Amino acid sequence: MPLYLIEELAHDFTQAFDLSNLHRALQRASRCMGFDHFALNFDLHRHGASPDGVLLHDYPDAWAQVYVAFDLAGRDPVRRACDKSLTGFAWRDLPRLIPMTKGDRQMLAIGREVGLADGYTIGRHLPGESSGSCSFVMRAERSLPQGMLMVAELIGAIALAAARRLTVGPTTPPQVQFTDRQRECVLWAARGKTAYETSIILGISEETVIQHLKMARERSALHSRHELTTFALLCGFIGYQDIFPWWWRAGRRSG
Amino acid sequence: MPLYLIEELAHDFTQAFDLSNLHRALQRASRCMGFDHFALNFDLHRHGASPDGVLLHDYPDAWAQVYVAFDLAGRDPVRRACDKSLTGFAWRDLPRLIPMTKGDRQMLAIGREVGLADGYTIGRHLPGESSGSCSFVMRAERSLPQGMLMVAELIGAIALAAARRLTVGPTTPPQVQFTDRQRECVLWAARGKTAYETSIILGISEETVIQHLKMARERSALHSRHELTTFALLCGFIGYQDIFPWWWRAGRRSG
DNA sequence: CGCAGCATCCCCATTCCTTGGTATGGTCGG
DNA sequence: CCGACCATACCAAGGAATGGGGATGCTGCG
Repeated sequence: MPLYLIEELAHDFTQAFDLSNLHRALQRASRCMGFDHFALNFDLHRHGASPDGVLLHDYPDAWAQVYVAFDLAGRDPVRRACDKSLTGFAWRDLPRLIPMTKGDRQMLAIGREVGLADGYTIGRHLPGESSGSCSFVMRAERSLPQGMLMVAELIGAIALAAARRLTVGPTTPPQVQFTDRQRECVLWAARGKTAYETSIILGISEETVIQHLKMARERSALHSRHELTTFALLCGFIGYQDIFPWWWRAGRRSG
Repeated sequence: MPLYLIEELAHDFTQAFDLSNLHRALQRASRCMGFDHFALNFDLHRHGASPDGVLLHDYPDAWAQVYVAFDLAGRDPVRRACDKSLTGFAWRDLPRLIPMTKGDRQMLAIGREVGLADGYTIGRHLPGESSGSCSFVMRAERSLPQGMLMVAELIGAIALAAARRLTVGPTTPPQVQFTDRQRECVLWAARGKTAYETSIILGISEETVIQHLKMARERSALHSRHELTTFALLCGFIGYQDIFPWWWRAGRRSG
């Protein structure tokens, strides 16, 4: 596929002015690239925002029904792997990205039964704003079009950008910001320290630590410390390396 | 530029085994695509500790000195725009992505003076782990090679993936394994549910939920739920895309 | 069969977190 | 100078998590 054809496909996406346009563009693009199905989901990281995010796909009905009925989204290994790869990935490479449980393998097997054999998924994340993924899928007995994966990479990103444009609109959503002290307290909380321990570490009163965490929760409209630490990670206020340094020192690099 | 040539360039990156390889590959790729300069930075999300991120570039010396001396990285509008775009962007489009301050415009002007006219930047984020950007830049009096931007998009992403590989090492799944039930309880905990709420959702006793979380903590040698949910995210047992849609949908405790 | 692992259930004491308040002093910009 | 924001500190009540016990039944494997 020459580049100009990609640009032509891309044009469909940049011109899409609603979700049904986007759906059609995805369908056309996936066929052009030699895929059988597509799926795109896109979520904003803020409450009170436009209803429920975006979910577009042309998967077999059987699969869609099972997926929704059993809340399979929560255990979908493909979506989990999006957090672990900067580039797109083939589903057969999932075990290299994340630990697969018995349930995960079972889920992929059911997918194959209804006609979703292998797929290529492109994930994107904007800290503090949104995340999404776009998959192009082959039906049973067909393998991925190797020569098209880079094209899929481009088209997937363009489709996600279109989904974002249609969801977010022209105005960028307001970002939650923490003060330095709040971030510090959240960091120590994520490290598993109690408010009392944190107060010793920072040299302030326990009540003050509680207060900072309280303010941080209010700002992000969250009600528990678990959500707060997770939210801070998602926004990039703190990082895994701050919390589990041993993971990089002993667990991976040297090993 | 045909696709096979892209794959050849990509090969340079996947074979790079240290940063000087990566530097050479970037230099070659940027020339092939018709750009004059490149810059790549890759940062792990962490605070306080010595920054051990990657910064590779072949910018003019004058610019590099100013950039480092005044710590311009912290206020670089190009980097800020990386948080606001799912695809690459031309520097001339910055005002469409972010509000530009006087200082921002000044900074770009200084860049032009030392020979950095316009550029195309590709940004990537992995939640909790890292952020990076890769820019391909034209010197003064030359405009961006429009036909090459999609190629740059691909090459930039591949370069960032290589930088990540060289920085964080192989991303091998951990030795710890959760059972499916444990993972489910951790997921709902990460979604902000209490043990009691989770017990209702899963249709089991509250004590059982507590037990599953207790076992999960023991397996990962952690002592708090904060660490547990964070650890599960780090390992890929649960994903951000599984958590946040829930927060913003119906069913949150606050209503 | 026996044993390990898993999922399920129960109790209790202690500690910690959340939520609702109030209050002082410092800093920075309009 | 005033208002907005930040960091600091305190109190009280109710709810939730942690860590220590113990228990049953099922499955898969050698």
